[in-house]
Amino acid sequence: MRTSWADLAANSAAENATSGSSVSNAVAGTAAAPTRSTYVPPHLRNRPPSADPPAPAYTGPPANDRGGFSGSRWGGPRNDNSRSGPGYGGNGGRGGGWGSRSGGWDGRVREVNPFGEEEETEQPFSEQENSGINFDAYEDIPVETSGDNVPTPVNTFADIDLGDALNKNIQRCKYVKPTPVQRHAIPISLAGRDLMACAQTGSGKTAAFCFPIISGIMTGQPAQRPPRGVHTVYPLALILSPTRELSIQIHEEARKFSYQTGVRVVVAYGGAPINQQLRELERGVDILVATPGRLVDLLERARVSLQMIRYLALDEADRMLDMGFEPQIRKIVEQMDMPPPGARQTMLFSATFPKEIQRLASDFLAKYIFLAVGRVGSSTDLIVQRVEFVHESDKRSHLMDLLHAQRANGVQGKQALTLVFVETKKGADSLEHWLCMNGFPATTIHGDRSQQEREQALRSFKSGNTPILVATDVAARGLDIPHVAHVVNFDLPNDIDDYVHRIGRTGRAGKSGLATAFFNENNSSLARSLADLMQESNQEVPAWLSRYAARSSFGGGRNRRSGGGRFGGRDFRRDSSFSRGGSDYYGGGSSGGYGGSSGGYSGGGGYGGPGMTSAWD
DNA sequence: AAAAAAC
Repeated sequence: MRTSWADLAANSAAENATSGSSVSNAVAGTAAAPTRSTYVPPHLRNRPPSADPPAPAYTGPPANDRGGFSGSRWGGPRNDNSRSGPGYGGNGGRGGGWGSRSGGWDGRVREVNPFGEEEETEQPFSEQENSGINFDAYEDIPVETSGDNVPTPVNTFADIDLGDALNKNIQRCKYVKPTPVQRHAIPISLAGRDLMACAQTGSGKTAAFCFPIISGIMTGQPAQRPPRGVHTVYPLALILSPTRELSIQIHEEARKFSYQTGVRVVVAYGGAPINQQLRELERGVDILVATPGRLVDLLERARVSLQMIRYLALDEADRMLDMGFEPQIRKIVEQMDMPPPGARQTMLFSATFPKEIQRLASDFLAKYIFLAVGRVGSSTDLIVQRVEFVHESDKRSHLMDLLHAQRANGVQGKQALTLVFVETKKGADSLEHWLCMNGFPATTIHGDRSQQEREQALRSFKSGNTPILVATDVAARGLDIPHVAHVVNFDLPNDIDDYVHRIGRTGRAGKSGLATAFFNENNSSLARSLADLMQESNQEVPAWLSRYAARSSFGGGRNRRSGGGRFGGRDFRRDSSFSRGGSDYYGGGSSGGYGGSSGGYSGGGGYGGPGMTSAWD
């Protein structure tokens, strides 16, 4: 295989040179070759030597999604190859791509530049949050780690060897230095350790798990993907998220990070035609980003096998393991063909991590490290939280007042975006309608809308076309929408963690934001936890809310945050009630100090002191 | 009780 690599690379270079097109001059081999001469990018591995230049399998654009395929998509007898070859190219890569512009088959390996000048209604990438991360806001963020032999955090990307291709993408993303969660999580992942991480989205979480996965796939052993059903593909990494839009977003980011690395990222989610997704999968997949339902479908159809999975990442992990999702996740992780904990690397990320969920999650992990990074841009001074007492019947007019005031304030430049959360799908529709009737351009996103409508609504909101988005909790988590100036909790959620996620849609990347909540007697069960949370984040707590809180706390306050303080969670293994019996969770782990004499993470040597163990018991 | 997630 190695011998053909030079030819392939030369071929690729030649193709590249003669393509003369502005669409994309991406051929992965050229990027990776200088420093890693022995490295064969995944998409070129196991390529049948006789197969290039890859012949177009069909000559016209696809009929559309209804058709599926006629005949072989692959120029050659690929599956024959798989039996005798040094490795099955489950990850094809031989196919070409559909140029996004022309919609036509271009007949060669192409990678659309995700940073590129493709016609897009969105603003240039450089104007998005990534270039404008307010790093000052990241100073003095408390960090807590626990577990065995915690790897030393890094201070710069240069401190980590992620490889040239990845480093180039980091530059393209205009990332200057790693965020706190990245400083800690990336070395942990690169060391091969399992990880449970609490960190607000918008703090660079996606990159924190994508970088090590991409790097690991590039530098790891070439995959020997086993032969199986003709159509089965074998991703090496799986990233699960609880909503379709979040999966789409993760996919978009991961594509930027993996540009010209040869690592292929594919997304699969429900509500969209499956044929197109199958087509993408068959072109090869190293990293699969998916929502659970569609993935189960693909697994049951045997179109995807998880037996080659080396990396598993759950985004919004606490949501993924709550009552509605847990059975599906267990099915995917435990009852299909995924390698067990220890045989794969597992990373769980969320901004909130209730103890009960941590206990469930520990089934998926082996000797993991717990990492908590103080909240960035949420529940901090960066978001001004207001709570107003508004009777149910007054909510609409009160919202109107807010919107009018906002309009009067005259936000210069970019139209300020307002995200309004409601409890129900019907409520979302009716509020949207009412807003539109009253002269406020609004749209809505919720689970009763078609996927097309959902994505359209999000686009329209992001672009400022409809600067008001009425949403259910589908939009509460993870979505990175730049320029959301105001989050209105028209209906408060019942769970304080949901509140944390919702208001986290503003104040992204260290910028400031405003969150207004409409509170009334229906929300009394939330009073205590809301008051506590606001207090913790130095917000002004109205006296009437404190009175509500005092009243409702007699009931016990099931809703109270146990972690408290600066984190979305605390390692449940440190809670004595969980550690009785077997101490198999931790065998003399270390405790990274925050505010302790270890000097935080600056020295890097502050971890691993066995003396700290007793502090847990 | 609602929301989300496959067809």
